[in-house]
Amino acid sequence: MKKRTYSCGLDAAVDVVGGKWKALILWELHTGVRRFAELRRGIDGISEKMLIQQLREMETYGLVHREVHRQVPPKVEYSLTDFGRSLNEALIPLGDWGERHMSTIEAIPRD
Amino acid sequence: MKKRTYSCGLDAAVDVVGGKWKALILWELHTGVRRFAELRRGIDGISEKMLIQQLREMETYGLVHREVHRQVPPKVEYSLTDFGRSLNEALIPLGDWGERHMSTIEAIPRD
DNA sequence: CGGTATCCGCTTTGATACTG
DNA sequence: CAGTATCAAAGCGGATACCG
Repeated sequence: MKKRTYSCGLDAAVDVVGGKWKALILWELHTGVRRFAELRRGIDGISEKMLIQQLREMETYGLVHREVHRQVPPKVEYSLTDFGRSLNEALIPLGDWGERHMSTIEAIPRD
Repeated sequence: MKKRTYSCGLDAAVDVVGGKWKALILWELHTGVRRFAELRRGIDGISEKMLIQQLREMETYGLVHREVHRQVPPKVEYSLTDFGRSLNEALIPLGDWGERHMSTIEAIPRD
């Protein structure tokens, strides 16, 4: 989310879902409501800092809903909004593409 | 293209198409063959350095074909491979999503 | 025309420690 | 459990200058 104007829809979408983690978080939430710790365990390699940072951004974008249950121990649940679900659906073909070509992609030499 | 293993297809796809420019370049190439200068003019705000850098990466990924015509003045044409075209197709729903929600996205407060 | 090379700042990400 | 704070490292991307 860096720009204020976009040259096309794909430009806008990449800006929203861009970065290392957002698409993964979106995907992890597609099955339903998830607690903070569940998300952390579900997304390999993400730190607490990055997870909360990305979730907060996605909350301001209106993609994610954050529900705090005031109790001890604390319980915070994250879920997709309708907007988030619509984005997730738009990502399905891309996910399928990645699935189909994953072995090819992994075989590409890096540097 | 930073990882060597992926947790899911979406993870892999985002790694390939991630960054500020690749999706845009892909999209610009969807109409057919393009010369270097055409691409530069077609993608608003990109520098020569970033364009060539991204094109080279996409070439090593096998998404883009680079054809050099040895003549004066030089002429280099870029086009999508079948692999690149398949990725582009997978990006269409995302582009449509962005198109539909562009005004909403632009209205999201930054910072 | 179609690049390369170098430098540099800003943002993103990671590591570690701490808290209500 | 669900964060916050701080610092440091890495990487992305821009500006400028130059070349075959």
